Amino acid sequence: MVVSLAQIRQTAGEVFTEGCPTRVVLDHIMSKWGVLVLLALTDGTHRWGELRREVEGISEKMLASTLRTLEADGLVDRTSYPEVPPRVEYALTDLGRELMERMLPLVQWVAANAGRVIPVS
Amino acid sequence: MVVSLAQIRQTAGEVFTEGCPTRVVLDHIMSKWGVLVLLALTDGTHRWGELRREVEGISEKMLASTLRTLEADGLVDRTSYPEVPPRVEYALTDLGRELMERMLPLVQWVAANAGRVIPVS
DNA sequence: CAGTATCCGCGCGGATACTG
DNA sequence: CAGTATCCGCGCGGATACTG
Repeated sequence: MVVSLAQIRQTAGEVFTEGCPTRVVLDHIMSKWGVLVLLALTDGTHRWGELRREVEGISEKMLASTLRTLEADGLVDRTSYPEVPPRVEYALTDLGRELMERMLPLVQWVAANAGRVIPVS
Repeated sequence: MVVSLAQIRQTAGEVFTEGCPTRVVLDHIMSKWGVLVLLALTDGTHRWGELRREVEGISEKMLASTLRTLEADGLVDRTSYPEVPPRVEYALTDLGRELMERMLPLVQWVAANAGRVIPVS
């Protein structure tokens, strides 16, 4: 038996209304840097400098702002240790891990099919 | 047995390298309007005007440009009928449907948890 | 109806310098 | 080390008018 996409979509709720919370959160996590930062944190805790290096091309400003947004959304945890020099670690929250369980299959599929989607010129 | 997110992430490939095809496609489908247009097409074929109305807040320019990008990516099919007045229909391709099978669980989860993620102020 | 053409503002996001 | 502050360009994306 085949379940149609339309049936599944029913349960997605009203994403098309402007300003609805779902749209706001989608904008955060589906943003260019949002995805990459979340992805980087998927294999565990990372320090600021590690994220800066791992997420290639991100600027300090964007890393800071992305992390603050994801933290406010409750998806990322920030832990700062009172040491000199300072050490700050970022990790997914439980909510963040739930999210990534759904996001990873999507990213995997894209990674596997990117060559098919955009023909190699 | 619990499979760690890190293990799953392995198979996602190198998403962190700048300019890699995966990043490009992710940027298309994870963009604000990309997601919403793909979502609108998930319950079947739609005409231009229907999409304009269903995806609330999208401008003509952005709808046109989003549709052209997704069409070039091979995710959306454009069929124009030689009638007066003209009729043009948009639908997901097989590739697009494969993608949405992975995207819908993510969107559903966000829709279900948006209230939790951003506390109602 | 299904777009294109043109104009234009603003804010995203980069670069650089600086700090607790 | 982990950021913040400041400046600034450009292109995303909206608004409006027009067309096959």
